[in-house]
Amino acid sequence: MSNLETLSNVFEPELIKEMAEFGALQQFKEGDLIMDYGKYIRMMPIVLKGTVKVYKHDDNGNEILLYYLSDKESCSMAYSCCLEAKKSEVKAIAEDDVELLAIPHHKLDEWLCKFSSWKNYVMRSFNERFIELLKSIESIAFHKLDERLIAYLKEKQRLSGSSVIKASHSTIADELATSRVVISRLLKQLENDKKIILYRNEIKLMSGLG
Amino acid sequence: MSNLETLSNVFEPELIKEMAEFGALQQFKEGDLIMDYGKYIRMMPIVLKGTVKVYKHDDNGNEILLYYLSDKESCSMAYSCCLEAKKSEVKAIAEDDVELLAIPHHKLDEWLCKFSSWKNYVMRSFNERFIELLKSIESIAFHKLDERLIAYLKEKQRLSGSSVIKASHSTIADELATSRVVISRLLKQLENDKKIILYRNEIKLMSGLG
DNA sequence: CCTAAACTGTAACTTATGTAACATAACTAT
DNA sequence: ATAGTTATGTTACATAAGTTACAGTTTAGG
Repeated sequence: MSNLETLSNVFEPELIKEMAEFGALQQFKEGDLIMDYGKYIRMMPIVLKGTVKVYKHDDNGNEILLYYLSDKESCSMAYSCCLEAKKSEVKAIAEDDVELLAIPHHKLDEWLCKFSSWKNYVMRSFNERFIELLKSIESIAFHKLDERLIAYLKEKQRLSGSSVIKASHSTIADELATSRVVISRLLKQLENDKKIILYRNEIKLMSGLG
Repeated sequence: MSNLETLSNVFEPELIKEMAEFGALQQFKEGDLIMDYGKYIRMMPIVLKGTVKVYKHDDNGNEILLYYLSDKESCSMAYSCCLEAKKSEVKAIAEDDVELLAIPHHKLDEWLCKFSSWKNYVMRSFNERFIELLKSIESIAFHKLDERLIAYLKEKQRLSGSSVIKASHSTIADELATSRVVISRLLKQLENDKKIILYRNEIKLMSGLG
């Protein structure tokens, strides 16, 4: 339960106690499928450790990365879904080793009125998800692929804390919903501009990236 | 207050009474600015009459239509924003004559625990907004402009109840975040395919649109 | 009625992105 | 070491979309 204690500066002690009692700790390994399209959502996850990638797809097999969840963040889409027993619109994959606290849906409702720290957390969480989705829309609608690629690399850098990104061109292409050839082309351009250096499965970001 | 009564099959009578007491009825004419980027949000709107268009922009003057609000719908982004006195990420324009019920932020919180019909409404509202934003992302990320244009025209048809859309090419271009020339080109193509007929400021949708 | 503004049509061109094909390099497992 | 798999580089081409320019038409306002 040690990781639960990281929540103690967010929630009141009484709530932490209930979380420990009713929440379920779940472990995932890198690449594990945490939630899939069309599955019923019965709990709301709070990320205790690691990073979760959240995707959206369509009926034609296209898929795009929406945002990351880490560090005490939560997917409030899950919240509003599971109150009505809806199916998931998104997919969630463990970016690295992940630990989640899964809150069962009947507690969500109960805590909302019982603990103001919970209500504040949930509302902040809703707001953060909206902002992330809006950022995603802004990126796709207004920015060209080269800019989106740079933003993607910098986000990876921020999350991992390292300026060496471990990813293949084809993985990046999948997350940006384009093709591998296009990503290779743009990466090579960035390398020619001295903004990155390319290795197999690794991209080193230089200070000039922007 | 007659329009408030349309809410009576959604909320319990006691809540309706409080809504009448603390909510503010607001009228807007077609084209009026209801909410602008960067403004502080102090109330949550419920649409009683008409349709509201919600936009997102970026720092370079680009702008795109996110979704419409009508008929007892609400922008739950406003909800989560005004609890923390955030600035608006979006702009809202009256598509036609609009009547809103504006709920002051201190009541939002109070009602959440007091009226379960309110809590359910708010949660459903959050979910609907998420779904709309995801649809928006799907449209922009995975569909080409001709498909998005058709979807746009059909949505207008659904909202207005008429198969004659009143809009200029340049308005459509703005809402889809592209240029007028491109829209004219695609519309002409649709006309050649007998899917629409073009008039000045009007587009007639034919049954073959899809 | 006349002029300015708004709306539409269209051509010619540029650029971004998608796609197919193929070569080579590097890693993995036996 | 070898064979198979994965990753990357590169060319050539197709298409969608953005841009510029200009002409003709309709509408609105004085």
